[in-house]
Amino acid sequence: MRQSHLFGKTLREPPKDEVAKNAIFLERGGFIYKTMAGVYDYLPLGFRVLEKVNRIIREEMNRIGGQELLLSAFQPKERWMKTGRWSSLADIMYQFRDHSARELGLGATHEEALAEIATRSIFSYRDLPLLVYQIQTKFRDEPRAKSGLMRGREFLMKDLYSFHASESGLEEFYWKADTAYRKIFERCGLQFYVTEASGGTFTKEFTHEYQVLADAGEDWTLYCESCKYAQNKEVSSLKADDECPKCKGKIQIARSIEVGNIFKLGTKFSEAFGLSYSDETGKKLPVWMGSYGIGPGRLMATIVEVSNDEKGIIWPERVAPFRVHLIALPGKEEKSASAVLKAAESLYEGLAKKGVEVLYDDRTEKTAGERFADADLIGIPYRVVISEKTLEKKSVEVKERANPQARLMTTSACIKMLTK
RNA sequence: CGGGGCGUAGUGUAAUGGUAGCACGAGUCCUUUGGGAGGAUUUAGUUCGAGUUCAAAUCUCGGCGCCCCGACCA
Repeated sequence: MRQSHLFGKTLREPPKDEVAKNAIFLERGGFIYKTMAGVYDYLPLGFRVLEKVNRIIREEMNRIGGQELLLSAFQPKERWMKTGRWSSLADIMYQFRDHSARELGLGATHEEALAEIATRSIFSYRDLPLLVYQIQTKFRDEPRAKSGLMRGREFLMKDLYSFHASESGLEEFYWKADTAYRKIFERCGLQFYVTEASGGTFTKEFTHEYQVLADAGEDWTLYCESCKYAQNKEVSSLKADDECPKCKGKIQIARSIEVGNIFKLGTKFSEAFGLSYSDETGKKLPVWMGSYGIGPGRLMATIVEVSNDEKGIIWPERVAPFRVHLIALPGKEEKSASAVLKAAESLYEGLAKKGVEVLYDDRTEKTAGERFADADLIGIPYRVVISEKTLEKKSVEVKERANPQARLMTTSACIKMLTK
């Protein structure tokens, strides 16, 4: 990608109405655009990161047997009347009438939808378990959208729904989902705690939340650094400096961001929709359900919250919008300037040919300082500079965003290193 | 939803009740090029409505919007 053609420009100043780092850096860097409070558009840079995150999620969901689908955001009222959530979620669900006065809503979650659809597909124990997921836009009329992408009124959610013949089948899968979730967050470069949390109205059991310690978070996590035991403050009787109930270590408390949760739903939804199956003896039994959520946008924002410096974002390699930021600095002398540009073009082509994602800063009318500042802000892992200076030494300069030390190396060594 | 703060150009900021200005950005041209460069030129703004006043960005009331704290968060 040539930066001169990139849709979305960087801003020199932080937007005055944003405090959260994720909002400041993502807006300044041209990753996102704010349409309304809690409603953000993903520009090409941001969309690339989002798709990297989504790819990781998809791979791990597919690995545990998930089938991807895509459900509608539009929801008929009748469906929600079956569980009583048309009224119990009325505060948070967008509900309205269309031109013919029919009552509709926008999906805030999709248990009802899938429970209904599954009645056409699940009849026998042979049809179970069933694992389906989507990455889809949710709408929630949040009383207070906040902190950039952290809490939005329109946001993406990966929601997986599982269907099982028995409670033990649900239990078994629940922990498989847990393993998949851990892998997802690890691959996104995050350190996290798995907390025991409230089951809300569904279950008296604990559910589990994946919490990343960060000041921008809305939750408080009580955690033990040595054995990683953790609880959400909402449900915990622990307090700071207590002894860890598992390993006798010291309990600490910190703000945290909930990047995912897993939830046993039991049979509430299947009963509401008549979702049952026949077991081996022909007996009809209700299906056991679970739901498992991750907010990819919030995940992206969380990465920014925990991986940045005063100059900008430091993307972990696996979610970075590009792997390499190539900057050509043509000098004043025409002959060497064209040599620099030629070398940069050829390195750009060379890397592209090997499948390396390169953002090529070909904006030669900008000053070096401005382009370096943009590179720091955007946060691509490897910065490669080609200039008269480096060409004299028959080399290019490579610098990692996370490491201030720049290195000179030959073009072929550079290509070799970046294609690894 | 309660409390607080704030709304001036794309961004950031000025303007005792009296001509809306500056910087950056963006566009064109020229000169520049290793940490946000310089010149010429162009572009673009008072959140909306009502009121007070000879006169409102400025004062009053209301709406809308944005941010923060809290409540809320299947």
